[in-house]
Amino acid sequence: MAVAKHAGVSAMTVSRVINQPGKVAEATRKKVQAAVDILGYVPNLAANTLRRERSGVIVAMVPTLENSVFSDTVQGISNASELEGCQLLLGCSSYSPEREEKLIRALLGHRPDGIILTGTLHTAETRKLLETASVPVVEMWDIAADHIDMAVGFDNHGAGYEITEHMIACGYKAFGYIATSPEHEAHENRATKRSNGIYAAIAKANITPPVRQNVRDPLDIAGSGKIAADFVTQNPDLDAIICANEIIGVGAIAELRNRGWQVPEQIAVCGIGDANIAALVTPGLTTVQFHGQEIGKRAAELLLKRLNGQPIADKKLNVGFKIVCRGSTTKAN
Amino acid sequence: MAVAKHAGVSAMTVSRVINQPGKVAEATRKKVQAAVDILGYVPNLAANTLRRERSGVIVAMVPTLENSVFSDTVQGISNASELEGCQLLLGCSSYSPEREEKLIRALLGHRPDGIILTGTLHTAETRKLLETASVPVVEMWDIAADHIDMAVGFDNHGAGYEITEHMIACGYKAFGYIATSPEHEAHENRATKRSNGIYAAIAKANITPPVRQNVRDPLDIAGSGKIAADFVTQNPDLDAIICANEIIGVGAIAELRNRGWQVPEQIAVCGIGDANIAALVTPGLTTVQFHGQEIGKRAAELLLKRLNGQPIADKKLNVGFKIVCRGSTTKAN
DNA sequence: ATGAAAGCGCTAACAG
DNA sequence: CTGTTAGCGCTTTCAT
Repeated sequence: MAVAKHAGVSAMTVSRVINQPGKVAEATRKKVQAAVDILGYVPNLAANTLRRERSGVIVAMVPTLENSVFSDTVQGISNASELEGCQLLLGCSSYSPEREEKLIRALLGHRPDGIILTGTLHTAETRKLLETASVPVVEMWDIAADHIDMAVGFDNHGAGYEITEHMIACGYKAFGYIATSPEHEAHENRATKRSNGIYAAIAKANITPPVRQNVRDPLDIAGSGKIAADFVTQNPDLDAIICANEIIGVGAIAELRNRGWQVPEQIAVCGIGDANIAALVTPGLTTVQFHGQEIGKRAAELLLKRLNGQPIADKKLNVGFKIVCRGSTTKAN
Repeated sequence: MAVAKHAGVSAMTVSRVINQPGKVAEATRKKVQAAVDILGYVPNLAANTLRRERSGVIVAMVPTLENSVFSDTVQGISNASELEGCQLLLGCSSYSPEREEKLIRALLGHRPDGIILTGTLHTAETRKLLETASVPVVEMWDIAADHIDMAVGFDNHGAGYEITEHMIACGYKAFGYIATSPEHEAHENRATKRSNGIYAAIAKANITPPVRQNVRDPLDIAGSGKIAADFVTQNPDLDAIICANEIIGVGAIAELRNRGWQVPEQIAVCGIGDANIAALVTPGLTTVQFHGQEIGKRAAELLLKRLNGQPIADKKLNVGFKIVCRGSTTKAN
């Protein structure tokens, strides 16, 4: 090793200067440090990982970064893990469990100390891989009866249920539901759960089940808005539409107003999810607010606690959600 | 190695089955593959990296993921690098060159095959580290005279210059400039370049230099909006404000309208940058559109080309920008 | 307080 | 087509 030679010591001493400087004589330490600085030596963590069976790397798997809730989540993970000196290896699954499996297989090769996944929908092979690797796992963005290991999220069924309850309390009775496609729901059971929550609240209230319309791309604001506006035009008896996410909700508000509809007087709109755009359209979108960055932070903290051998009081963390009432619906009385 | 034993072959044969299956007899290959599947074997890439001096990892360094231009950029990098089977190690510098240096030092330990940085402002130590590591580098989001290695971006001075030129062509003469703070500009020379472009265009037109007002947090929509609206109120002679970014611009439009101002009749607003919110406020924000995802994609492609030993026609890629005219300004004639 | 030996898992280079 | 040897850079263990 160049540094050792330069400083006239053994490789072991260099290693000590870097990892346990206290155990090295002051003079030696200085000599080695000087060599490190001059040569711009950066310890090879691949060798380290190999030897210590600890990589200092955490894997984060999200569906996409195009939706700000997930980029916020990653930011939260990044912030928290950096505090503990862990690096972040990122995977984007594009909402596909198969792609997720492929990515996890590749990422596991780097021997991450922990893995943070989005959601609870994974292939059987993914579960097997994770178990074989016996790596700590946190599932984010949903709370279910059964988790691979740990979890940080909230009740997605409840989110759909409560926003619908809120709409009903506002006095709306004739609902349209602008959903993502069944194909999307098949790959994203959080969406299914929210849908079910919506239907459940409506059933509970003994109201006519909502007329459903699917959008194509659940992240396309303009396209979803057009579909929603067409739908409203074709269903003149509705007094409110519930949108499966905030992108659709915002698109719907914008396009409806473009076409001369009054929101909420003629048609109320609510969404699920609260990217900053939801507060900025006119009128603002009534919606369910999630806490993306906090979910990420908590997930990373939970994982890091485990890695540091700290006791974990609860492996399942419910961070909740919040109904945010804005101008796109009348206030509940 | 467990797999080798299980299949009754040597470790080398297992390695060949995984990396060059063509060079192994059909029967052997099947036997080994079966053992791999049963045992859920995942090759240790740390050992691989150590031996081959190639990690299959790319580092991406962005200031933050809270701004969608950078999460889009990371998405672009992720998409492109996944095609080549490279994994993404992510760093968030929080706009601090010192933090960037610290992160790069840590990340270099993983022996990335390439590094993608945001901007051209790096500490001397960072440059030294990168040079010593002799790792390919792409700098994104700006084109300068001199780059560490490769670059994908656009002319930031030009962006400020052209949007201002556009405003002048619209007939505006009395400008306010809502800028990020000098401290921010000190850490983000792209902001400085855009500012300079704005001033240059105004000087060229022989118009009174703009009155400048700084915001505190350049990513805080509501706070920036209030500051901008107060500023407009206190400077009644202005006919237009130029905002240093689209967050400020959107906040300004929302808050000005809240306070009863007519945009653009009483005060026009333009911004720089085009997150989806810019198109969604009423009126839409006239702004300079950048191509975050494309910048990321191109940066990764450039890097991967280099890694694959392909010839690189131009190490400096200018992806340009686009003036997008919306309702917050009158149309230029 | 420091060093020497060994081995983590993998593959390049060379047998056979 | 398959196996053997050696070594990538580091740290654990044991000696000094």
